[in-house]
Formats: sequence, structure tokens, C-alpha cells
Amino acid sequence: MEYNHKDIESRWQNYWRENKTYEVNINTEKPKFYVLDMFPYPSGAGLHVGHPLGYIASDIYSRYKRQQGFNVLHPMGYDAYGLPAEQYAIQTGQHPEVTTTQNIARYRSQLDKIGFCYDWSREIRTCDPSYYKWTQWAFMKMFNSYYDTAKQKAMPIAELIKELEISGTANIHAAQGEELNITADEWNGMDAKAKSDVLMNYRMAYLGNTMVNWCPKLGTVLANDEVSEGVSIRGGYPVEQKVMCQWCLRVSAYAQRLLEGLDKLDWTDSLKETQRNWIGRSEGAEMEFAVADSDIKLTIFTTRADTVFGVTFMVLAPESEYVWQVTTPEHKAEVEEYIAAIKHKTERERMIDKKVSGVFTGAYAENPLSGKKIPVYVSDYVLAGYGTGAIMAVPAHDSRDYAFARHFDLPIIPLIEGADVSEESFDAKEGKMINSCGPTLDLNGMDVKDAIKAAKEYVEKVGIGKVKVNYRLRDAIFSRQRYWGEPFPVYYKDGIPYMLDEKELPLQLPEVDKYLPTETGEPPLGRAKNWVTTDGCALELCTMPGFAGSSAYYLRYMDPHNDEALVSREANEYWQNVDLYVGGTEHATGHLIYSRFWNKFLYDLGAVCKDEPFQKLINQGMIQGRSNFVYRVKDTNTFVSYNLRKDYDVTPIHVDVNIVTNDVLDTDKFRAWRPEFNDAQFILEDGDKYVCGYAVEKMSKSMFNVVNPDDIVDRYGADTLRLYEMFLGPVEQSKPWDTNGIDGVNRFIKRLWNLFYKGDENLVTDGEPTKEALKSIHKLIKKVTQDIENFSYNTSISAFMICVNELTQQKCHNAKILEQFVILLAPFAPHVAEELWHTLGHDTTVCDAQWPKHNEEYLKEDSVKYTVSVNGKPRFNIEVPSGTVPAEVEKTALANEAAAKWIDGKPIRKVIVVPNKIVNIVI
RNA sequence: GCCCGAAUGGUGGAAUGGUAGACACGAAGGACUUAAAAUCCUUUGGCCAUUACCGGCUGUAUGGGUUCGAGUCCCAUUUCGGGUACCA
Repeated sequence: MEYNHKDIESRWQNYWRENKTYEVNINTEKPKFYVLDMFPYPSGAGLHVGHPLGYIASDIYSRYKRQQGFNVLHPMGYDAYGLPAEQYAIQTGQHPEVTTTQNIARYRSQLDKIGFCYDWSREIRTCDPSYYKWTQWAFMKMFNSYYDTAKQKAMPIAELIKELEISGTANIHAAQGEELNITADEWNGMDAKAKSDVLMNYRMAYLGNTMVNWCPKLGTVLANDEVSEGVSIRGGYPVEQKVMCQWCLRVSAYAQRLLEGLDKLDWTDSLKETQRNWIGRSEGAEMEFAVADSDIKLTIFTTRADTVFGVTFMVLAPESEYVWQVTTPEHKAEVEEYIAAIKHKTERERMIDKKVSGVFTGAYAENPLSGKKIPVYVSDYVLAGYGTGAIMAVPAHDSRDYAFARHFDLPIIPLIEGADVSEESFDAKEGKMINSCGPTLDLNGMDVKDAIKAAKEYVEKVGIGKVKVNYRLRDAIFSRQRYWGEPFPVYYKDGIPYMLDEKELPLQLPEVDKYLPTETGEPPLGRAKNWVTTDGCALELCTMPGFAGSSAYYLRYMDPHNDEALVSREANEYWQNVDLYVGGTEHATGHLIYSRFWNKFLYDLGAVCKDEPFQKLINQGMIQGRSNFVYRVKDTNTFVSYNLRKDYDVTPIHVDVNIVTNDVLDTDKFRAWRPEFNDAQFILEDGDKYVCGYAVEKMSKSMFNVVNPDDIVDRYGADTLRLYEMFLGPVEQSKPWDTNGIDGVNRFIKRLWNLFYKGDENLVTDGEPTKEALKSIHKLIKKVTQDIENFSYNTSISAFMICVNELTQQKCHNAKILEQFVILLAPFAPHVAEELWHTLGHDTTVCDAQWPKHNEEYLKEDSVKYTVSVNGKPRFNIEVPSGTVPAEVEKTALANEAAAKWIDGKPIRKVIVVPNKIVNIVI
């Protein structure tokens, strides 16, 4: 029998399907293990060879854990809502559901060919009403909750209402939009609308007028993590800032818990660091600056309370409410003009244009420590959304303030001894304070760090400010003016939003005639007929964003068909949370923050038993494309080979990597590739070769460097694809895909096969294995077990290759040895392992074969060689029996020297014995 | 600008501070074959030496340092990749 991957792979894939080999159920007899891949968005382009990298890695780990006796949950599903399907629908009129379903079918057939051990009976799709019912449900719960900052957890809004009725806001400790001061009487006297508005200040999911990222081209708002460098991540369209009334999630309430939770997780330090930066905790103080000749006080936030004596002016964000309070009548026109100009710019333009700009308001504030009068400016370098939207400017020690001061010719007072501020500001937090003495506070001579502390204490003591912690993390904007997303379970009555009854969920996405906004500028759902409740109230027209459906999906896999709950208590208590999560690093500040937030909220609710969703996380690297080029001689249809191109004036042209082998072009295929190359001429090198150039780029259709896994599976088989993807390098590392080299792992499988068969003859022998063979296989068991635990799959594949070569050389066809080999190989190459397992006479599946343990006895050497070096230079070798203690080794080494105390006429200072390696004599 | 990560042959990549380059690709040579494919064997970091056997020097981005010993640890520099950006 020859190795025939097509026959073997289809046979075993059918067997696994028919026998439901990979379906799992709660089994309290066994320990659980939950391995999860980040589920894909099913794009129209299908999978390329880079997508399965992480799936293969997690599949290997799942199979390994299963063979170790764990009950492994390893599900898969689809993140089915998203912009591309909707954009496509706008262009073609095709319902996004239709294209999404098609794309999912394509993904599924591609995934099935690779032989994953997913339990497909648990598949979920975020666009499925039975799934998004629970997305809507969680949103309702958030609407009906507030965050209690004293208890540090989410609580029912009903309790807050009770408190408002009894004593107003006096005893409320809640995460809030703005600080409200309402008495119980005032509250009780409010009408429904006013009460609703007050509660919005506290709800976990609230309707708020916030500055949003508005993308006119997409016609929707975007979250901060959906925007990068002023353009939308999807599509790359410009984004502008705009105040809009939107649904928001109070993610910021969880900032501290999201930060602290990181310490307990087995994530890489760099990923944790990225999240810490995104959360952006900064400790500082809020301080009040009184405006001269008025009652107005400007509250600012600073981390450098020590620098108050160096404040020479103040700056307000253009959007700040303070602007209109302080601007004097004489300066009003100027300020208005400035703000109008700023508004016209997009975020991107504001970023590119780093020129200093600003305008004086005419107002002066009073420095609370020195008493000096300082001017108040408006400038767009101050952000409305962070801190209080107003700053105290210390030009000597902040580069932005410095630039502003220089531009407007404002005074710069150095506060740190030796700081030269003639050319640039001194931003470092070190040195001794100077020029910092006022009537009631003297910081001179103090170290900066001590001065910060002293200033904060002083400010709090005299009541001109308070110590405050600020976070960069913003609330998530949760409305999208789009069609293809989860509808909100919200209706409006007399201008007040209400939640539907839980019994009315899921609220299904309605049909529309077009996927565009209405003529009046309403979102697409405005086109839906009868988009009202049973008693005629208008339903919300926005839909939820992409991250809504992916925030709690891992919980749903535990209990995917439950109509009563997102996940039953029983299922949740058994499966707990994800033990191993595998996915790309691009979700570091989006999905992985939202998901943790969502999970913590559900934890506060008592709906789940773990407060972190993903215990261990591995970021697989990106597989880049490796493009090939041909070089066309200008104005001809002649192509010159890579190494000869310097002699000609050439244009590089991307060429399909699938007609290039080892950078050598198949010229006949090239002529057939495109009509314009039919009569192409070639200038060859080395007599007969056309060599192509190459570059590492993103894998994309336009660069003709996309390699489809289906083609690889068809040609070499799924097992070869799996082995090769892992063999390419460490899972976490990004690397270019290069199909050259795949023959190596394919040959390995064939060599393994040749240990079992020679033609039709079965070579497997019974009896006891040789000592040599035992050593080879136990070495392998040890290595592979260690490597899998460390996700170092590339080195385990090397170990497999070495072992097969050793067994081939030993002519070992022993059943006991081969059996162990096959069990070890099963996670990596499940089809061929299954086939060979049955060749060895088993009728169970290899997936359930127990993972072997290595025995150190077999690995022992009879004797050990040491290199004896003098001052690090190797001199001669010695051989001692295995297990000799270092002191004996030392003695043996020295016995070989004529004099044991002197070498080359110098005394021996030290002898270092490195186990199994080296004896170094230092003279 | 700031934060994180990386740099080893022609290529992908191995090396708990202990003989750098495992394993694989590619390349060169050879065997088998009418031929090709497939398979197998040998060589393969660079330089030098060589009839043969045995060799020698050098080498992990650059410059320093710690150490008996550094690809690995420390400091500085360069380059590349990723994240983030007026966050006060």
C-alpha cells in the first residue's frame, strides 16, 4: 500500500463525523479543558493559508489534552455580523444574510478539509436570533444596572432609584457621567423624562451626548479601537469628531478591575502592557483655578501638582463648556471664529497639522499658590474628552505647553535646578525644585517625586483640589447607523427609551428594501415596515457594533442550545472559563477589553462563575505573503531574469506565486497566465532559467501571492499542511509563507509510512524492542511532551523527523515502538496517525489513546564524554561511566595531566564541571 | 515622540550561560534509470590549508562590559517589525 493522502483523509474524516468522535458533553468524572480559537469573520475571499495557523496550533493542543485524559471543549463558530457583508449588499442588493451564509459554507468546507477536532454540534453564529437573543439580553441587563464604586460591582438600577427617593444623590457612590447634586425632594418632584435623564447618568448602558468618531463615508459612528490614525480600520475612510446622542457602555467604570485583573492572567507581558496603556491609569490631582472678576472656577487635572508655581497660562479645549463661560465680550468674535475653523477639520487633519494654534479668551485666572494672574487661552491641543477639558500650562516642563508659550510669547519659568529651557522643555520627573515658594507652601530644594506628593497633600488640605485617578479608557460607543447588526431591544415613548420585556426577545432584525440610510438621514432600519412595538411605539433604529456579538460568545459554546439562559449554571460551573485562547494580537485593545468587561459585568450579575474569561492566551503570528516579480524591459514584452536585470531598464511586475517554483518561473504557464503575456520573450540566466525576484508583503489578491489551503491539501494532504504550518517557525512569530520546503514534511510522512509498509507488504513485527529503539522513542516522548506544553511545535516536528531517521537506520519495525510513535504524532497529523494506528490492529480511535510517559532509564548513556578545557580552550576528551559525580569527573580529568596542581607551569585556580559537557580548568 | 518585540548561513529556523548553525528547504556532486520523476548516498557559515589522514583561523547587527566561558546577562548604538499618539 502506498501512502495516499486523499483516500486516508476522506476516509477518516467521514469516520470521525459518523461516530461523532469530537462531540463532548459534561462529564464530571473527567477534568475539563477549554480550548478556544478566536472565531473568524467569514469574508468573501475565503481562507488563505495564513488563517489556519492558530487553528492548527490549538487543535494540536486540544488533541494532546484529550489524550492526556481531559474532557476537552473545542468549539468553532462565526462572527457573522460585519461591515463587508453590508457594503456588498449596498452594491449588489443581495441580502447580507445570503452572502454571509454562503461565505460560512465556504469556510466550513475549507476548515473540514484540514481535519480539526471541533465539536460542530456547538457551532454558533452571531447573526442567529437564538444567539443574539443573549446579546440583547445582556444589553438590557446593562441598561438596568449601575456601577457601585463603593462595592466595586454592578448593581440593579432599582436600588439606586430607591436611594434617590430617600436621600437624593447625597449617599450615592456610582460611576457617573457628571457629578449631580439632587435632593430627594427634587428627585421625587421630577417628571418621567427628567428622571430618565438623571438615570442615564448612571446606567451601565446609557444614551449619551458624546463626542463620537463619525465616518461620513460609512455613514456610521465608530469606536476608538475601530479608528486608527484618523481613518476607519475597515475601508480607511476619514473620520471626524462630532457630538451625537448614542448608546454607550460604561466600560470606564471597570477600568481599575480591568487593570488589576491582568495580573492573574497567563498572557504575554507585551499584550498585558498594551492593555495597561490602553486603560491608561494616571494618578494626579484635580485643582481649581478661580477666574478673576467672576465666580467661575476652572477645574483642571494634572499629574504634576509640583509645577503649579510654573503655571503661566491656562488652556481650554475648544469643545469645553468653560469657553463660553469665561470668554469676554471683546474676544467673543475671535474665539467663535477659531472654534468654527477647528470644527471644519477632521481628526486626521488635526493630527497632520501640528502647527500651534489658539486664541486668547480675554479672561485671566488666578494661580492658587502664587496668586499671580495668568491668561486663559483656547487651543485644540487640549482634548475635551480627557480629564476636565482644561489644563494648567507649565511651559518649562511640558513640550506642548512650551511650543504654545513660544508661539504666543508667554513667560517660561524653570522649576528644576539646572534645567535648560532656552531651546526645549525639560519633561523628566527628576531633579531638585527651584522657584517654587509661595506665601503658604515651599517646595524649593525638594526632589520632584517628593514635591509632587507634598503639593498634592497641600492642595487637598487647603481645599483647592483633590487627589484623583484618571483613566484614558473611554466608554464604548455602542450604536451603529447600520443594517447588518443586532437590533437594540429598545423602544421610545414620549421621548423616553424603554427596554422590551425579556419575553419579547429576540427582537428580530427586520427586512428592508435597501441597505442605505433613509432620505431623511435615518439609519437603514428606518426603512423597515412596522418597526414598532405591539402597542405602536417606535423601535430603536441603530444596531449594535461588531464587538457586541463577540463579547460573550465563549460562554454560549458551553450550552449553545439553551433557550432559558445564555449558559446554564451547571454548564458554566463545569466548563468555567477558557483555559487556552488562541488568536491574533490585533484584538488587544478591542475584543479582549470588551470581552473582559462584558464578562465582569455578567460575573457581578451572578450569571457566570469566573471574573476573567480567558486564562491563558497565545497570539499566533501573521502569515505574510511572499510575492514574486518578473522584470519587464521597458516598452517591450521581453522579461529579463532577476540577476541580469541591472543591465536593462526594467519594471517589476507581480507574478502569480502559483506558477513559480523555488523562484524559478514556469515560462509556459506565464504565457498562458494572461493574454498580454502570450507572446512574452525571456532573457534567461544559467542557460535555461528565468529567476524571479521576491518580497515579503501582506497576503492579498492584488499581489498574486495568495496561497489557498485547499490547493495544498489537494496536492499534499491535510497532514502535510498541518505539519508544515507548524514547522515554519514558532506559532507566536510572524513569518512569510513559502510553499518551497513543504516537500520536507511530506517526505517525512512517506518515510514514516515506509516503516509500516513496503509496497503491499506489512513490515510491522511483534516482540520486544531493542534498547536502541527504546532510547529513540523515549527521547521523542520527552521532547514532544515538553514542546507541546511550551507551544514549541516546530522543534517537536524536527524531533519526529530525527526519530524516524533513527528508526529507519535501525530497521526498526517493532509494533510497540511504532504504536507509541503514532500516538505522539496523532495531534499533529491525525489522519495518517489514525490510519497507522489501525494498521497496528487497533479498532478504537487514536484520539483516545493514552499519551505515553517517558522513562529516564532508557535515556541513560553507558558512558559520558567530557571535553576538558584549559581556560576555556578545549584540550582533550575523557570518558567516564554514566552517573559519575562531578568530584570524580574532576579527579579523572586531572589524572590525565602530568601534575595535578600545575598546568603549563601555572597553578590551577579553579575547576568547573558542567554536567555531561565540559570540565574547565582555570589556571 | 513614547511603549513593546526582534536581528544567527543562500532560505525558514535550532541552541536551561557550557563544542553555534539541530531539523528542513535550496544548491552541488554521485547511485539507480533508455530518460525523467521518485528514492537513496555525500558535501554545504566564511576564509585558509590539503595527495590522504589530521587540520587552522574566523564567525550570531555594531561598540563596550560582566564571566573560567556570552547568540544567550548588562550598558550604549544602528536597523527592522508591532502598538499608541497632543492623555496634561
